[in-house]
Amino acid sequence: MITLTEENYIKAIFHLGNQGSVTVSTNALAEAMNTKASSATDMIKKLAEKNYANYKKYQGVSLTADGKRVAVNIIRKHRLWEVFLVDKLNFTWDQVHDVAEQLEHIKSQKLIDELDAFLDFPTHDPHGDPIPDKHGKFEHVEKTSLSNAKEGVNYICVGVNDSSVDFLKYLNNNAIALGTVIKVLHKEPFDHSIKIAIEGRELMVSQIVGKNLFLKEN
Amino acid sequence: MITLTEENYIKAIFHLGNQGSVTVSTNALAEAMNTKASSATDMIKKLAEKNYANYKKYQGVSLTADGKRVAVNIIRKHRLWEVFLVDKLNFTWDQVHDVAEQLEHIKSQKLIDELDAFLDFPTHDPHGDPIPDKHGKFEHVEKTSLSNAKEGVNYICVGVNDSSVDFLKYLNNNAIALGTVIKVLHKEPFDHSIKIAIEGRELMVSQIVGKNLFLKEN
DNA sequence: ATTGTTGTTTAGATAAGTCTAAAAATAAGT
DNA sequence: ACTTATTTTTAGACTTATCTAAACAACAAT
Ligand SMILES: [Mn+2]
Ligand SMILES: [Mn+2]
Ligand SMILES: [Mn+2]
Ligand SMILES: [Mn+2]
Repeated sequence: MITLTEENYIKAIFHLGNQGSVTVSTNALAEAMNTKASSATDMIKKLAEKNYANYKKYQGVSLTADGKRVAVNIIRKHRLWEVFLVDKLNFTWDQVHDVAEQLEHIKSQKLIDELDAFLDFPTHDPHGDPIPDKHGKFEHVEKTSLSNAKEGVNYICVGVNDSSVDFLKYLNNNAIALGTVIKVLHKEPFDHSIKIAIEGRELMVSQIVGKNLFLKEN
Repeated sequence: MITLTEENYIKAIFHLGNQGSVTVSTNALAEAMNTKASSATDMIKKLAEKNYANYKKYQGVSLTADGKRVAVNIIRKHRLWEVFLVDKLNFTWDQVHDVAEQLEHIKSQKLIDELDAFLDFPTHDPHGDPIPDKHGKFEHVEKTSLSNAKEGVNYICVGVNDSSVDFLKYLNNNAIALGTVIKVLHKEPFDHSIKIAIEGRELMVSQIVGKNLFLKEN
């Protein structure tokens, strides 16, 4: 039996540590969980005790095979619910995350299998992130950040690094969505801002936007 | 801010006390919540403190207007989710309750409003229980228990008192569902068992079944 | 190699929800 | 009315998840 809090810590370790395989520092975990380092240490011990995490004092934490299984399953549920909210309940992509954070902890195998089928086995969530199948497999999405994109080349928007409401609304306001075609016109060396062309229009975006928007070549 | 546990206690008081207006004993509440009387006392104090409950020592507990609002909203969510599971995700009426117990605590006004619309504003859940609208209003379902039904009269099955898996499966096995037409052939005074006719077939049912099956005259 | 800085762990406290055991209030029986 | 029996409340303890403050380990830097 696994608690909601344990699930959230496991998910955070997974995201911070490149699928949970790389060691994550106590401070990084505490920061991600909005708690203090001492709380993170306590939870890490508990996860290690339950064989969800590998842990040696002062050496950081990573996930065991069991821990990874748990993480992938929660991510699967989170992303399926996000698809449900957008496709069936008229949510926009900036409205789904907080609700999915709650729904991802509902325990019912039938529920998630049926939901998957009801949504016609989607492979990506509303933010372009891949959805693991029921065996935990999911494809790697080929992508570059806008910051690393080449001048003069045409790209398609395939994802975001930051799913915060503020960033997604910024994209909405500038008519950038998954599938939008983007060409890099000029990368300014001084402040790393980028001038791009989207569907004819020209737009100047900051370095932060550049780092959080994922593209693939068109 | 209200916790999941508080919500469940409030719901229990509502169900035990005829919409929360009648006083409920500490023992009855503890029994319904599968806890001990001492735990119930603690929670009752907390609910009174937060103005969800009326409480005087040794005098039992009832809900305030606020408490009733909370209860009705949870029941609304519970029943809408049950409809969703049956109508959209191929659940049977005996499979939905436990999952709905989890889903009823998801906090999002938009979610429940959109779900309501998505399901086409259903008025009853899969067990025949009425679904409160977004203002908390719901119709009283006119019903008699099979035990109180008159011999020789035709009835329609409109609900169940007990939503347990065992009882609902018993009904499934005997082809009794909402809408099934039932005629009372004979009520046995000795053990209060009842002989009924359903769609031609004859069936003998116990007193317990009689008390848990709700009918209305046809 | 000693010092200083940062990162991590431990010790001790707190709040929510639960329990057992004991005390107090109410209800029932004679 | 007095004595039981039942119900309810209180007292004290435990678990989970959190915190602050203090101790300890690791890493840099001179
Ligand atoms: Mn999300
Ligand atoms: Mn997402
Ligand atoms: Mn139910
Ligand atoms: Mn129901």
